[in-house]
Amino acid sequence: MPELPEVEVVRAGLAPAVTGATVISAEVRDPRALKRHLPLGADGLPGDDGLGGHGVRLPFEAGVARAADFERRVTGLVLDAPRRRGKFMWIPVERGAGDESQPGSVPIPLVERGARDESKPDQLALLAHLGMSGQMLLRAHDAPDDRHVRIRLWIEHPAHGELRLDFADQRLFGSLALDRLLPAPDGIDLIPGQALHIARDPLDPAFDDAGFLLALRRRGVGVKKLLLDQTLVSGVGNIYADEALWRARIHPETPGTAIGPRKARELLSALRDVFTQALAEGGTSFDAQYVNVNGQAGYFAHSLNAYGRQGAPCPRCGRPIVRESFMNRGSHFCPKCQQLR
DNA sequence: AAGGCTGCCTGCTTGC
DNA sequence: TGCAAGCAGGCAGCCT
Repeated sequence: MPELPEVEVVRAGLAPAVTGATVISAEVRDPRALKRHLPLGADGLPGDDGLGGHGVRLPFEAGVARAADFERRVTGLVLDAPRRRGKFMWIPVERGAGDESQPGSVPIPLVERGARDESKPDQLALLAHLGMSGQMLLRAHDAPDDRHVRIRLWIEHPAHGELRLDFADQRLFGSLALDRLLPAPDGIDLIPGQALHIARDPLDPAFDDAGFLLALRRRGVGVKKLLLDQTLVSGVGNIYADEALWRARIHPETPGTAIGPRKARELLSALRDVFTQALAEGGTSFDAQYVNVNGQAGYFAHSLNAYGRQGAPCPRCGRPIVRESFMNRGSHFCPKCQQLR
């Protein structure tokens, strides 16, 4: 399942092929992959149709409207270099020449609602979240179909020619969207509105170590839960949370308040190590769920010490790794090395 | 306010 | 063999 290393591998893989490319046409095969896409309202401003958000089934008519809106507004856009925050990835876009001449096109809104500089056009981005099983696949324009392709973009790159950018997603927890870029809370850069609440990741040079350690040690809930909280630190999912906790020898249910400053720093360092190593090995693939933009698996699954290894010996002490149900998911840890005190 | 719970979804695995 | 239930889990919105 895509966490920081996997999303970063995909982002880096997309960069050379999409940067500078123009979207020739778009084809939404399943509007459920547009969960995060908010179509333009009757006033011509991006609004909320009040339908089909997270955890809500998208009504048929709303799906048709969203698909049409997305296809129309994405066509003609010129793609910039892909970026990432946590598990969110986006491609800033610009309107291509001649876009306005499209028959029947409604102008893309140029201003943000409220107190913004109304003379300055809004910057938009093609936002992607891979969810559990999302994939961004770069294919030759005439390549055979992959399974579960939900949205297809035909793009034309000045150097690489015509390509297909296919968003495939078996379980539909992921989605694409056209979103607006807004100043991040710390003012350092522009990020999509839907990712404004996402913290920086531990590999981000601007990550606030002190702030994170303070927040971690102030909260009474279990430390694994805190690691999974994307507003504290981003990019961590179930796999890397278990792996970082194993490396730092911390029981997943240890309250944040029970972690000393040294142990907390050790955990952050473990998180960075596991992310860095996984990134170098191309991410974690168990089955066909996670692949890079060429459909290839990563190798980090072979380097896992705790996740998915219940019953197998702990690489440190030899005691069998246990798996406990926690927050509707599995928690894997060594009962000897990671004791709850 | 912080924390807990729910639903979104498909395909594979397990159980009867 | 066939069907049903269970499981995998990120995220946002709701509730307490």
